[in-house]
Amino acid sequence: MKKLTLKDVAKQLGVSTATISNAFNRPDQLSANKRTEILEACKEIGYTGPNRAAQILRKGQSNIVALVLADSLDYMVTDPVANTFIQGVSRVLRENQKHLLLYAGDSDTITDVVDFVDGFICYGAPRNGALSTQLNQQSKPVVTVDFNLEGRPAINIDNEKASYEIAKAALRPGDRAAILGLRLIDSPSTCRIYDSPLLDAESSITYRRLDGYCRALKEMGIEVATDWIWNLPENAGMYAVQAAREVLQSWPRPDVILCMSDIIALELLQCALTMGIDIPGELRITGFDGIEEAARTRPYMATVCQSSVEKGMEAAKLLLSGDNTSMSLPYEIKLGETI
Amino acid sequence: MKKLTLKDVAKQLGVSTATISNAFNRPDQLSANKRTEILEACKEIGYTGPNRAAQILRKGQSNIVALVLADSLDYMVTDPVANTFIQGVSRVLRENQKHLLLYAGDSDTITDVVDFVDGFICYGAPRNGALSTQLNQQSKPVVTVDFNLEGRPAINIDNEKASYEIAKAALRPGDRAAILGLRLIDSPSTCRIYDSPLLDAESSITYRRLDGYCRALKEMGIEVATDWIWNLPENAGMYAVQAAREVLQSWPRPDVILCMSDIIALELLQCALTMGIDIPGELRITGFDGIEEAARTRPYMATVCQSSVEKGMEAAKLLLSGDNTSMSLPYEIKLGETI
DNA sequence: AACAAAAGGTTAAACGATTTAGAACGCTTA
DNA sequence: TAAGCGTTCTAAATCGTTTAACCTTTTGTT
Repeated sequence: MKKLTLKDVAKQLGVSTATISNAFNRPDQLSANKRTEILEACKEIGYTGPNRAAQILRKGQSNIVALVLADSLDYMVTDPVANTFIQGVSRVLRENQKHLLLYAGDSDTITDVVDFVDGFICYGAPRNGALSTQLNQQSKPVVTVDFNLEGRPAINIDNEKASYEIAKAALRPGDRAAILGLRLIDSPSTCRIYDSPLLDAESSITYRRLDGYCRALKEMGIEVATDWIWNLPENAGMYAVQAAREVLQSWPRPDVILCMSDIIALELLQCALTMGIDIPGELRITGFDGIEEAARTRPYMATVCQSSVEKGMEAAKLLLSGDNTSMSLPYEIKLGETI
Repeated sequence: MKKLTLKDVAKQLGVSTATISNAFNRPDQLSANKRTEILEACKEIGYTGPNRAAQILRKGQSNIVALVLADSLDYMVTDPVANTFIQGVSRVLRENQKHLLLYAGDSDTITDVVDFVDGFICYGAPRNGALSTQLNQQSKPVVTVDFNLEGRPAINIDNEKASYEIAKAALRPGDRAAILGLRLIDSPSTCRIYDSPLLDAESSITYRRLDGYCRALKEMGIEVATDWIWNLPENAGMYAVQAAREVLQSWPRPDVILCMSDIIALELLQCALTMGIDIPGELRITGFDGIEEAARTRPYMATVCQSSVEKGMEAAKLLLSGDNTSMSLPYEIKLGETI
């Protein structure tokens, strides 16, 4: 009871394998009659169509798109931002009969998939730096989101501008300000930056956000000291709690804390409220992303809203179109009640 | 500048293609010397290893596992239970150098992937019923989670028993009880069941939960009327809100509401609190799943805790082991403050 | 010394399709 | 009649590996 192959079918129907193949793939290459005749015969004898594995080899096309997520999948899948992004990607891929391979950005290499996937969507700078290089050196299409890879199309919002704007809205003259940042330096735990060397400052969106904050701070005449900048290795509650405690216990306490994500801002808010700090009276907080939960807190969070679903959809569309032009998506500053 | 093939390399090194192949795949088939010599030469001339697409065809193995999620990916990815499940799966797959293909359970067919994936993990009964049949008819390994497919190994908790226990803990003699159920009948929107025909009652876990509730209700001498059972088409907040409003506005109001998921229970709680109903004084609520958020509410939710991560990990392990034995995982009844 | 077994390699046939070049056919046109 | 053309189909090369079967040489055993 072996599986039928094109050859078997051809023999049974008394035609060449090419004709069967054409019946399935290139209707213009044979008469309509013959085609329906063949397809019906196939259905009858239980041949469901050309073997995909063989097609992949021969055609050099698999209809599989790899979605490279910045961190380990363990972290990413629970992050609501990444989550809705995946949603957007999957929607467009499905509409186009493509498949989605989830790939961890902390993997060692892409050589084990590059031969068979049709392209890559890369969400955030891969934690394993070598991956970026490899992605860029191979020839299949790549679309990057929330970071840049030389010569490859990118989907982004204007992070510098957005950060500048939200910071500007939150700051008052004479403020002490702190920043809770994300992936700015290479450290496995939450800590202040001080003089640590910066991590791929060119391509990272968190650096664009830092740039925006700093521009606003400078304009307000507020000094930016690196010991007032914290760094979180991942966008996860666990690290955020730690950072929140530290910054809130530091003395003198800042008047404003700019957070590079809502996840961070929410934990900070929670922590501050528990400590009995009045928001925004004694402390102002800003987030980033506009996740749903940020709209449900009391007081509700000041943040930069961006549509992750749309990002995902646009990324997928861009990859499938084969276009090479980057794209800047709109965002919205939501003043909220925390500033 | 074409890509190097095994043949090219063989010619350049003056050995047969088989030897190169063996150097990469079967170290025991050639001397250690020759092997390192070959591998080094490969690195030098830039051959990164056998082409994966060709391997897939030839070996009939791709290292890709399809994760079939019950619903459209759009819904699933945001559900925290599904989410952590994916996390568990991905963790084990990565440890074993396997890849994860995300597949929507409302897809039309699996013929477009069955030829190249190594197996399927099926999470929940596919929304498109034909998929189950197709999955069962093909010969690659399948592991089911939270539903059953004849002859295939399944990973589950004892849903009937767990539901019985939590219901038993929540009920008092003489109670009026309502049930907010999930995917019991085929309806696109939230509604009561009445006499609607049941949906694949055999394989669905939500039927096991219903069985458990009913057993507890009967033991307490409480009548179970189908117009006190609501059905939600998906485990999503949107539908839950609707059901919550309806059931809370019905008269006489139930004393206990048994919810088949925490998502439902949380929306119900929220809704009840907004209406000024005292929990658990005027109304008792139970959930199911034990998602993190259920532990953070005030009062915190009575629910059945099960570890989705573990489910995912076990499912992946089971698939990779090739074993054919089903598995029942532990759960824990958490009494909470809502009963 | 004779022979069996192991070690190290090679050859060539799969794996299951796609696709180019061209054959066979029927028809029109000069 | 021969040439020209469009249609429909076939033969054969190709995609890049893996692996069963086979052939030498070396090693081990008695």
